Amino acid sequence: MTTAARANGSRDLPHPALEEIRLESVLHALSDPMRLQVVRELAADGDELSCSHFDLPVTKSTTTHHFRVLRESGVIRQVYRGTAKMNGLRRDDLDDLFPGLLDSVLAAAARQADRLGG
Amino acid sequence: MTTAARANGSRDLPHPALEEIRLESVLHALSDPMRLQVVRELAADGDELSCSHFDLPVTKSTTTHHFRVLRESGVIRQVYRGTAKMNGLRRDDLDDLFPGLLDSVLAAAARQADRLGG
DNA sequence: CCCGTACTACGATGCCTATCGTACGAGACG
DNA sequence: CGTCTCGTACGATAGGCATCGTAGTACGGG
Repeated sequence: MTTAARANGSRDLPHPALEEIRLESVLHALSDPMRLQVVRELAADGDELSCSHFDLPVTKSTTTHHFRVLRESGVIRQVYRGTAKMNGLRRDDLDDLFPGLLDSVLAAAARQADRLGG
Repeated sequence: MTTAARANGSRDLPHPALEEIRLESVLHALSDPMRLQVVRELAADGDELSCSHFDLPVTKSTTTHHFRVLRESGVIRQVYRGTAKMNGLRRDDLDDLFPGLLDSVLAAAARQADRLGG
């Protein structure tokens, strides 16, 4: 066990390795409005954000579920920091696997938000 | 009723208008392996292909279902031509709504197929 | 050590969906 | 007309999933 792992009480979270990330899973993860919103905010911020930072119109249970889907599909990276769980986009890995995909989706989401939201 | 509509026995199929196409629905449609495969073949061919051209490892009922999901999400255009039902990518509409998105997904799919398929 | 905050785990529920089989409709062709 | 092919419609089924509520765990601070 690494020092880092011991430092957060061994509460490491399972992430798919780079080679395990599947395009279909990524697209499915991004096809949910809640999750797409989360990803957009993460991309806009550029840094790590805690789960509680997001004010989604669902319960915390459901929020936990969505973050898990995003993590298990390889879209985000999650790590505990104290009681908080920090979330960051796996932009480097995604860009490596699927160049331009994330940016296209983000641009498409922004466009649609502009078009629909006013 | 137009002449064209009468010519094919009024078997016109409902398609979403450009403004009705939703990014989430498009991503969801593309997140299924069967449907992604269909879209890849359509993009590779560049022209219209009949449903029966595709040799999917599912029954015809299921194939019909997948084509309907693709059509109703706005990814493909379907039109009857005799007994055959021709399918074509709505590349113009998608590129207009979400520039670069389709190409990114297709490139990502090709990359993954290369990586996994050998 | 106790408490509050942050997040999880688990079970329930209702909806969506991928799949199939069978029966049917529409056009082409002899 | 009869028949063949192509694709649809409908019902069934099984699994997935978004959602909730409640109860519980982990960590930090007084």
